[in-house]
Amino acid sequence: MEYNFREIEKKWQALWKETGLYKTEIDNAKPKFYVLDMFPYPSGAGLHVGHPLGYIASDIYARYKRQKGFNVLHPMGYDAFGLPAEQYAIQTGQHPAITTEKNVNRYREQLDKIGFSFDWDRSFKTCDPDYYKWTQWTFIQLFNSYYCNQAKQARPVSELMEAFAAHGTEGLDVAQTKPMEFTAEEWNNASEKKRQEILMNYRLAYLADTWVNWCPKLGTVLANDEVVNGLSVRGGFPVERKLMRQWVLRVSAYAERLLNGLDTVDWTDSLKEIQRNWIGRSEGAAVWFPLAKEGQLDWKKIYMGSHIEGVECERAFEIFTTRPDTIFGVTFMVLCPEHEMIPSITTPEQKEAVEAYVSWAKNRSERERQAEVKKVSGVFTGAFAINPITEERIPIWVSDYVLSDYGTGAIMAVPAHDSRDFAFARHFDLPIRQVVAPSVDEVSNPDTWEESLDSKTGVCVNSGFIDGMAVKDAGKAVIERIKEMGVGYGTVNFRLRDAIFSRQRYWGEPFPIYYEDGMPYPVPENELPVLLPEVDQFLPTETGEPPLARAKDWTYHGCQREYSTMPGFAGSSAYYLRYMDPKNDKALVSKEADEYWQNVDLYVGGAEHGTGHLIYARFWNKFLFDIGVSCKDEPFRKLINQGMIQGRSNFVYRAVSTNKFVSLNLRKEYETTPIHVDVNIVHNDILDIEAFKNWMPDFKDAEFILEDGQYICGWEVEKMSKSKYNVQNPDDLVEKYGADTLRMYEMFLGPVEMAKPWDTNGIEGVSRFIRKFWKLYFDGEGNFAVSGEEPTKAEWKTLHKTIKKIEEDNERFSFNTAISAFMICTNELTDAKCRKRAVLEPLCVLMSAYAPHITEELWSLLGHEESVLKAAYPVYDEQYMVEDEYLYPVSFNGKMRLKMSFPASYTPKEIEPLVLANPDAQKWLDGKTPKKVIIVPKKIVNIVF
RNA sequence: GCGGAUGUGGCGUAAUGGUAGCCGCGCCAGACUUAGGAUCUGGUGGCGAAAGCCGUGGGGGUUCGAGUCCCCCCAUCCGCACCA
Repeated sequence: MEYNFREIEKKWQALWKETGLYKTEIDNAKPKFYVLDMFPYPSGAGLHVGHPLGYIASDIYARYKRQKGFNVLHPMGYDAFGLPAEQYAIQTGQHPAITTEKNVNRYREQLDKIGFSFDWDRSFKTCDPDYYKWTQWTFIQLFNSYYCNQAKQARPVSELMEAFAAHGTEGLDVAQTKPMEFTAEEWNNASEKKRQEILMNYRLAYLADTWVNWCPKLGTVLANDEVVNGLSVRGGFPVERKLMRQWVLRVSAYAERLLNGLDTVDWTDSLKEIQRNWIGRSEGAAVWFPLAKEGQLDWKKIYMGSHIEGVECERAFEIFTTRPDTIFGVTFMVLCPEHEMIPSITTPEQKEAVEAYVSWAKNRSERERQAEVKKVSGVFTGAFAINPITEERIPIWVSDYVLSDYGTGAIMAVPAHDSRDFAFARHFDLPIRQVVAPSVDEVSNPDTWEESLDSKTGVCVNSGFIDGMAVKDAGKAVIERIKEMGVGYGTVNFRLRDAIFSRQRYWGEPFPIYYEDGMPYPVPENELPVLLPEVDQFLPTETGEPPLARAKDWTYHGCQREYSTMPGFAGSSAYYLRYMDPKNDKALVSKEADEYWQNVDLYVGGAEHGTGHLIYARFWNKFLFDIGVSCKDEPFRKLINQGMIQGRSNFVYRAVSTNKFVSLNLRKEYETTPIHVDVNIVHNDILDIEAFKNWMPDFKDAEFILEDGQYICGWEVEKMSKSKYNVQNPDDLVEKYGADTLRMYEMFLGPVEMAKPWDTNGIEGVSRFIRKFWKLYFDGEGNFAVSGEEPTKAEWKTLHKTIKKIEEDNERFSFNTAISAFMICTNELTDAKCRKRAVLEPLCVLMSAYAPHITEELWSLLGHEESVLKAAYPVYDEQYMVEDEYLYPVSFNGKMRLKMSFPASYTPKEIEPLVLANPDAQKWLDGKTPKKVIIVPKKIVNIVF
């Protein structure tokens, strides 16, 4: 029987579907294992060979774990809300739901051809109302929660209201937008509207006027991770800063837990590091610099008094610094252009200049600002602040090198020890004072410096009470002092920002929110989901409202609803929980399902989600953990980042202004221009000339200058894209070689984690191997002929070392080396003409995780009725791995000289005299006594003399 | 600038501190063929006729022994980037 992969694959795929082989249920008799892939966004282009790479790896692991006795949850779904479908809808008028449905079906078709073991009964799209109901539900829970810094967890807002009623903000330690102070009386007397405004300061999902990334071209606000170099990730359009009222998630409240949680998960160090950098924890101090008033000599007393009584607090600037040890080197202060105190402190003389600068800075696009980072700009306000430690008057400047959304938007400038302050001081001719030096005698005149001294080592100089102290101690001493004085405290700052959660777009989850008296209220939970309404056009209204404002009669009991929709990450943040219990209409996930499946044991996906999805999902899950929905604090226990598959483009070289094409190695002799050529008409870099002539009308009459009768193409690694003609479609490869070959070839390409160019050149080798493997089970006439004969010792050995190797490789996700082991095994068994059941049956089980179709066919030919998936992973036997004899390379002072064999049972003690007695060894020793003899069992003998 | 990773034949890659280059592609030779982009067999790091010598980006070090561990440098890729 010939290996007919087309028939075999079609037959088994149909049978798997029919019998529901991959259906998974809770089974308390078995340990669980949850294998998850990052679900795809179904784009119109379909899958290319890069997509299935991770899916194949996780599928192999999922199948392997099943055979190891685990109850494996291995689901798949679609991240279906998003910009591309909506952009397409704007252009064509076709409803995004229709486009999405079409793309999803195409994805499913492509995925089915590769033979994955997904439990499709658990599948969903994030745009399904049954699913987004729970996205909306979670949003309401966020809205109704605040973050308690003491308990380090989310708590119901109702508790906060009780606390306010009892004692106002007294003793409050919670995550908040701005510090607020009020008494119980003030709270109790406040109107409903006023109370709602106050609560907005604490909710985990809150509405706030925020400086946002506004993309005019897309007509929406974007999160920081959706903007790269001032351009939108989707579409590459410019982004501006804009002050807008937006929904925001208080992700920053979880910064510490998001950081600490990284120590408990099994992710790669590089990805953990990416997240640590993104969260960006900095230790330092907050210090209040009071505004100096004309004629106010006893400023300190006034300021101190003011602060303690909570009156006129705004007359001091709070700054954040990581270098409190340099406080004696402060020579000016800088505010960000957005700072709210600028108008009130600017002197009349400076008013015009400041206003001009502020308006210029605010209107600059993000891209411009980033492009001109090196350029110094700024303006003096005319006002002065007082350094609380030195009591010096320092000028207050405004500059856009101070960011509004980090720290407090105000800094103390220490030009001698910060490169940015240094550049600013030089540009505006402000004083520079050295307060740190490598040692006490290495103080110099900063006027002669070319750059600032940013090092955090050395001693303090010119620094009052910390003079002579080591920098690392001085910081602590300053913090102590400011605490005593009541002008500051030691604190920690995070780079992680709250996430803007509104999108002024159509194709996303509607907010379950309506407005009454200008304040937002959640829709009752029993009225969820709030369905996405129909609109006549997917565009903003004439008045600039988001598309949902076009929906007819879309109100909540006459109240206006929220018109923006949620961002892409909303739907992808808890999808892993929903797979555990996808049909539940009472809860996001039942207690039973959550407690059985816990969290994801293995998550496979690209590292490009490191600062987006993987942060949001962790945040979202920690919140669900706090409110008792999820039983695990971290959603993804182990994470594997599959490397990106790059394209490998082929080129032909056209001699300039001719229709002649010159083969790769002859092109030096001509002046040529390289032209991309479709990789599908090139085999092993040799051009199919006929196919090329037919490829495009232009090349119909092309002439070729060949080498050795062939046209050899050049190649380059580039991004995989249609315009470069280097896209490989998995369907074509399945059609040509079969799914099993594609699966194994993708794994054989190299380590899963490594980025690599797609190159079809090697697929023939894997295809040959699969056919050779098939032939193991058939005789010369092509009849299935597996015998019951007892294998020889060598055959047993081949089998058991393969079982062991595959198990080790599976466990460490080294699928490329595992395939090498399969090839070696197959070659050995072919050479031995071994066609014995005792060997071939277990081998079939090992291979089934990699090549499920061919093994399923062989397994049934072997007489089994159940799927090979249900077979147990074979146990290897150490006794077959012990050699009779070992070859010992003998080295003298590390140089190899001779090789000797010894029975495997010999101990190093027994080997030593035999080696030394060897005549050749004697020759090398030349009468000398060796200093030592090192014998590594089974490996080496090293004689040192 | 900060952080992370990687560097081995013509190519993809492999080597618990122990004979560097397994497995595959490509290439060379041969067999069977009317034919081969089929199949099978053998060879294939470099220099050398050979013995042998040299070889894992470069330079040091630890070790009896280093692709592997440590230090410095170079190159490439990725992430962050005015984060005080």
